[in-house]
Amino acid sequence: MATLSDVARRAGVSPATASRVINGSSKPVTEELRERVLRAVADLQYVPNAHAQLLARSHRVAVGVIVHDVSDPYFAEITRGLQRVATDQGRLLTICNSYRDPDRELEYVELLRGQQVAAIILAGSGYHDATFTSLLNEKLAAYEATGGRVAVIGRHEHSGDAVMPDNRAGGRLIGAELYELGHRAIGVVAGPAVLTTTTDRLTGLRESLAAHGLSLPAHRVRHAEFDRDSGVAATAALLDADPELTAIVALNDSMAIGALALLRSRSVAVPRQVSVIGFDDMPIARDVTPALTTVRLPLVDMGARAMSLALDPGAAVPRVEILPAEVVRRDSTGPAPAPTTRVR
Amino acid sequence: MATLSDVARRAGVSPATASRVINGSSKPVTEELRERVLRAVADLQYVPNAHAQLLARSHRVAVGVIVHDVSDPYFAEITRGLQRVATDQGRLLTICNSYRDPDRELEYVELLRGQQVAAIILAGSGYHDATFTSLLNEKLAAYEATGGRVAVIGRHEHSGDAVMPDNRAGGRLIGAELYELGHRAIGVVAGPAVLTTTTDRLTGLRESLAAHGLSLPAHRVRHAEFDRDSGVAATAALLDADPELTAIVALNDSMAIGALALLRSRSVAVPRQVSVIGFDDMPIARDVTPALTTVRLPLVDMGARAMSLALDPGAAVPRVEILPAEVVRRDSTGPAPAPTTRVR
DNA sequence: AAAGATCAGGCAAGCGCTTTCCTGAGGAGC
DNA sequence: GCTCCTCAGGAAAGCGCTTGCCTGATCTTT
Repeated sequence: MATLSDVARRAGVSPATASRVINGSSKPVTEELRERVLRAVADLQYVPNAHAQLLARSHRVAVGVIVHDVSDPYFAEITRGLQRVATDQGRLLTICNSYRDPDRELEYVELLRGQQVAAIILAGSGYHDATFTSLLNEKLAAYEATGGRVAVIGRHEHSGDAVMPDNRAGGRLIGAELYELGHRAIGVVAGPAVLTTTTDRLTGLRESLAAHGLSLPAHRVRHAEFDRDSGVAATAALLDADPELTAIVALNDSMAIGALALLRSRSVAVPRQVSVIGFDDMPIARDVTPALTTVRLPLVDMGARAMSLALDPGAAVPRVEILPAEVVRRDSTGPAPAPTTRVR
Repeated sequence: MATLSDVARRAGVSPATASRVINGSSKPVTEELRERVLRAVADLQYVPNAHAQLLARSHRVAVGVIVHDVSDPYFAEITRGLQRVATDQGRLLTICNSYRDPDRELEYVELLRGQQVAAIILAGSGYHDATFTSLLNEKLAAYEATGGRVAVIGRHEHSGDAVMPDNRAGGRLIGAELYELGHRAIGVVAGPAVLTTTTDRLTGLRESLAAHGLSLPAHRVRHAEFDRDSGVAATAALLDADPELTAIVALNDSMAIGALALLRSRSVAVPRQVSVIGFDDMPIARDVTPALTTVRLPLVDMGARAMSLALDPGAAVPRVEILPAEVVRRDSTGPAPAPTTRVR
């Protein structure tokens, strides 16, 4: 690999001069030398060693983000927002997939710290796990102590800049919506109980049902992974245990799509017999049949804001931006059926 | 940020010794010193500077991949395969989104070179663009000359290790399938004409139609971006110009989903009036309605193999693995309608 | 008991680059 | 014609780490 000194030698100048023309330093260099250096760079196909540069300037430029899984549309959208702002500001984004493994999350914080990133963004859900949380906070604190910036998306115990989708309000919207449509027997296909995202959404839902005197018994809530196939299984279990249900709430769209698939396979008409409502409004939601009613979260915007917070020199007090959720009505929800038309 | 010397000083040893215990060097260190160092590491929350390490050892460990867009399910799947093998081998994966911009692709090659990656994987489609191609090859050659490994997915002019989905055979399968079903008036919703993926699939389709004496006139092929909304627009244009069509071939699933959406909005029954067939078999294909008939490509496997090739010390001759395509029959295709039931 | 072997630990060079500070040459001013 | 200033270019230190080589101490051998 050609080095700076190779370039300098070939151009007949010192490495200092070569460095200056290559990086467009403010220090003036004669046109002639400049050209000789540029020619040498081209001849040698020289590319600066990024690590050496990073070491020499002590000025961190990259930013790291830890997500559960970028190929999950939820995170794909958030990442798009992060990426946009990062690129605008000439920052490199390193993406780490934790695959919902808390240990891996911790490892990645260290890794990013070692990479000398300027900021770390935590985009996944928080965990209900005190040991993990305190370990994470310790590591983040150590990072922040050395001037690193941290921003989180969603509820984490970390006290600092944060972007918070209003999951709880979203849950409430779902409850209100279904109540209005006359649903009284509601089943919930929930994500892992250990995630704050799950519990927040569930809490909101419970609140609004309670406001109407309805309760949500534990057997009508099934926890599973936040993916399509788990949605299928959980919906099946729910329906088998409780054929009276007239509405299924899935706590994310992937699971809702699973619910739709299961209902179709059992020839249950949606929304005539059972209504289905999702959460997140990922792009595909409008293309399934029936098109999915869901709660929209401004995912791209959440990413963009988190990155802005992370790159903005920290304010004295933590900044918390709460982003609203809203119902998007499509075709998978309808009035609760009259008793005679109920499933079975 | 705490440095190695800080740790060494606190432990009362030389940096050399500290380095040795931290990295588990083969050189023996007394138990007592080892413990002192480890304690200092913990006290200081020391994390080695990855860039300094990389500079000191000259041993590259990261791998870079350039894709069009990870949030596109096609690349998400491929990336999953890449990631799996990379992780198994203890490699870090840097993902770069070119967003189908050739210039950005070139930049990323340089960037990855500067990052000292051990290998570069090109996962996007090739371009029909001689200038770009030769520029790219030049850059890749320069990289390979310094010991870097390169593997490509799909057809590129690069002569080296490659994983090739059999796009052309896939195109032929589509032609055969539709012909069997009696379709004679076929429209194609194609991707950008500049991508080899598009032209290969189209070539295969043309071949099999030609084998049955059918031709595919230019006005029945609409080129657009490889995404859902472009699929909507292209399908609309196709149908407006040619209401006789009984089948729509979309050259990827995103566009096929767009086609389905448009047909639904026009109340055209699929597959009774018009059949739709896609390409790629992304996960969502089975969940749209009607479930999408498509050509399956082993995406995850393609990624895994490409990474294996890239990490395997190069063979003397380029290795090319061709992965087969296969038709997945679902509900969006059916027999061509009798003339009377045709659209309009 | 003396000489050689063995071994833990430290010294220092060097990875490729940036940047401060210095030098020497040319130009301006008297 | 001499001094002083200006300015382009180079020398060298240093970013944080690894590792080959050397040293001094302890152990083995006859």
